[in-house]
Amino acid sequence: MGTADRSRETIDRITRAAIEMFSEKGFDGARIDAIARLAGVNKATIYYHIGDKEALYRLVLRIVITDTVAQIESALASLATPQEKLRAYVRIFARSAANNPGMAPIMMRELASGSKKLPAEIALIYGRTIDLVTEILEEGMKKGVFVRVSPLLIYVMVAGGVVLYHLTDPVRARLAVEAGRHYEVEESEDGGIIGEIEKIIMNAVMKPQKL
Amino acid sequence: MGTADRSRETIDRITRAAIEMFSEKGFDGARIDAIARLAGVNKATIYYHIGDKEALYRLVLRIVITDTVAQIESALASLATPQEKLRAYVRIFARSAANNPGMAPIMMRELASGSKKLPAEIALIYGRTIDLVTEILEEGMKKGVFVRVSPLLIYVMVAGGVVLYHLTDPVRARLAVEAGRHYEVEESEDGGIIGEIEKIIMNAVMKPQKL
DNA sequence: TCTGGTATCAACCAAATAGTTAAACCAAAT
DNA sequence: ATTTGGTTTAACTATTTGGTTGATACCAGA
Repeated sequence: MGTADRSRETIDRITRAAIEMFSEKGFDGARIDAIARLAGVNKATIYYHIGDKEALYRLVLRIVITDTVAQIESALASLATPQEKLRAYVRIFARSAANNPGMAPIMMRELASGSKKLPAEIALIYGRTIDLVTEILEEGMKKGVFVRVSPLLIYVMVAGGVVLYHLTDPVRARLAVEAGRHYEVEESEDGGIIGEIEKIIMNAVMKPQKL
Repeated sequence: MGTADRSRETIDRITRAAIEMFSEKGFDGARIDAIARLAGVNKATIYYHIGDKEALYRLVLRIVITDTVAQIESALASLATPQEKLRAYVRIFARSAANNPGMAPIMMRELASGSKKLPAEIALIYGRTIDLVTEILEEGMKKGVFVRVSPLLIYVMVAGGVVLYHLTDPVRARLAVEAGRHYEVEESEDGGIIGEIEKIIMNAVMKPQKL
């Protein structure tokens, strides 16, 4: 194993640990020492390979955002109709949020801080998530299958909905055990939660069918 | 002016400053000294009246959450049909997020941290925001005006959408000036952004009208 | 086996920051 | 005017924490 591979392995361990810590505690709450410990490396190794805390944080933002966008884009590539694409967008976004538990908290916190630490190039990539919805909806509106809606609002409702669903997980769990109040989605036969969100969104944008 | 009034004024100044700082920087990023300076009081005054940083933070959570819930509940009280109520819910929630700029960031960050610092009683009050949607939707479904949907999902899409809309404000502004990419809602004649969200949600839940 | 560069580490440091304390202050009641 | 209670303050402290450094381990090529 060459030294390059070893480096890559180390950097990987560091970024994984950083994603976990930043997502749980945020930039200010996360401790460099804790990240190092979790990654199983010495603190100085982080500074050697990556740089200071903010550089590490920017790296995490880059990874999380580019991954998400890449997943969505590749999933849409093969599809034809705007209906299929919109469904797929929702599905992939939701799945991606479920598989990368760090994504939602990290993005929300960064946005809540005014995106001050988000580098311009990455902001641009983030913008793609909105562009994609816009393209899909405009195509659908032009073809007359979708009603006139604001793409930005559809985006925030899909993304915000998926994210908030995951973020409220802990409170909802607490309310269930502490107060016996159960907040959960009663899973329908097909598709589970993701399918439900799909359904709601399609309902909202599809032009009503003549009966 | 009695000593009680003076206290109340001071506490008020402190909490206002705390809401601002906690919403901008989060619990770990906010500095007690900065809050004191912003409130125009000595740091020790905060400890005297309120307690340590976490007590102040809990107080802020209590204020932000109870205010929001109170506004929504009072607005719904006078309305009769589930359609009116759902519309009002969206409207008030959106308006409340617009008027209290601290609410969205503070709630999102706290949820992102697993709601660890949210006291049980306040979690319960927060749950009301979901209960209200549930009650409205169940009434509408029973009356046959709404399709079958998951109240929790409608809640996360409304709240998440409104919140994400506000949180993305800074990035969207940056993308406009830095990259010439404009992400904004083209305001329709009636109701502006809030009206648009209302429309989308009503579309999603209304049972299709026979033509 | 030696050597040179790369990677890792333990120990250290300076700055920042939450929290404390004892003194000063103020306003109302006597 | 004096006292008394609550209120505010400047100055201080203990600790945490991001970041550095010089020494050490590793490993590929000569």
